[in-house]
Amino acid sequence: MTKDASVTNRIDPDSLGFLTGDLARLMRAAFEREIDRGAVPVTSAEARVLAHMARCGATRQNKLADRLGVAPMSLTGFLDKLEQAGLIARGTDPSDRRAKIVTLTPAADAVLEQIAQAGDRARTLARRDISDADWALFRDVALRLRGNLEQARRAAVPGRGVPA
Amino acid sequence: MTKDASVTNRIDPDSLGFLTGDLARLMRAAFEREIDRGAVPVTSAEARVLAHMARCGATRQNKLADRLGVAPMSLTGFLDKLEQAGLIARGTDPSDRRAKIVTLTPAADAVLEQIAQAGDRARTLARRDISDADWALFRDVALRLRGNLEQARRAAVPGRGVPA
DNA sequence: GTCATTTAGTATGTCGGCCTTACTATATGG
DNA sequence: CCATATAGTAAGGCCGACATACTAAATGAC
Repeated sequence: MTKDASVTNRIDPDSLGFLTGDLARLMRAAFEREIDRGAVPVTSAEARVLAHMARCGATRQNKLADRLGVAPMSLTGFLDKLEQAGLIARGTDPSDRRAKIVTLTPAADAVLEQIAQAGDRARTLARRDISDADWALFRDVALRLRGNLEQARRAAVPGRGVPA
Repeated sequence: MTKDASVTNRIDPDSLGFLTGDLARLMRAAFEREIDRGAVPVTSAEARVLAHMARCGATRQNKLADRLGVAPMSLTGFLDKLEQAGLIARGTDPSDRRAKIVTLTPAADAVLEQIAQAGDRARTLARRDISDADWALFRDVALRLRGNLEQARRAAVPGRGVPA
């Protein structure tokens, strides 16, 4: 077997890194097609912000950024647009005047329902011919992979644990 | 139960769309940390192009773009950089002077090995405490999800199947 | 009480990953 | 022969992220 053959056989275009990238890119495209069809006025990342806010209620921005795993500035950009669309509101934190509390507005209810429906349709496309049992195990492993990767990310961030 | 409670309980920040986005974002970050550590001279998307080329050998650009699921112009950008880095070469297709055949250069061997090693390390972080059996089923379901989504994408592209 | 240090949020600039439109050169088929 | 389609690309743009540096506010050691 030549060296060339051994090198090219070793790399796997379906390894975890590439496979998760494919899944995300294709799921996002499917979701965006459904968002367009339903005229939902948010992007997929903005939808994710709203989904997390719906789950955790009124929250400080820094906590929400941490929960989403993005830099505070990234969240600020998303919130600017969502505030402009009338879907969230920012208020001051009486216990710390630097901090801001973000909340969903009543207008967000309808959009959240649209997002949920778009997600349902995209997931239905993806899940075709996959049993409930396989699906449950897939989700379980995916959640554990995410947890492991989230831990690795926190360990890699400067200023955490051992001083930089 | 109030209406507000029912709406916010319905949306799931861990539904497939958001979950795959999280996995991709975190895997990409882990892979990029390993690429940086190993001084690998490519981005994650460029690595993916090389991985697919390694698998399918000398190929026309339009076929490679199709295999990667990106627009021809997107692939052109990646190939420009890889060519500039000396990792791929473009040649003419004698059977069609419009078409170009892309091949890996000998210099790509070492980079492919580095990419494979970076991917191994990232995957090891992610897989911690996940059994071989669970892993195998996860991969199987992920590949099927990708296949389903790829089919849905092809069906949605204008000019395919039923005329637009 | 003072002040060095830290933190919350943001302005600005940048990068990577993609896309669309429009173009030239070439191929195809009626 | 020529209308139509295709391969690859130039140009411009969008989205999702980040880093640095800044202001305002909080904290804690002394």
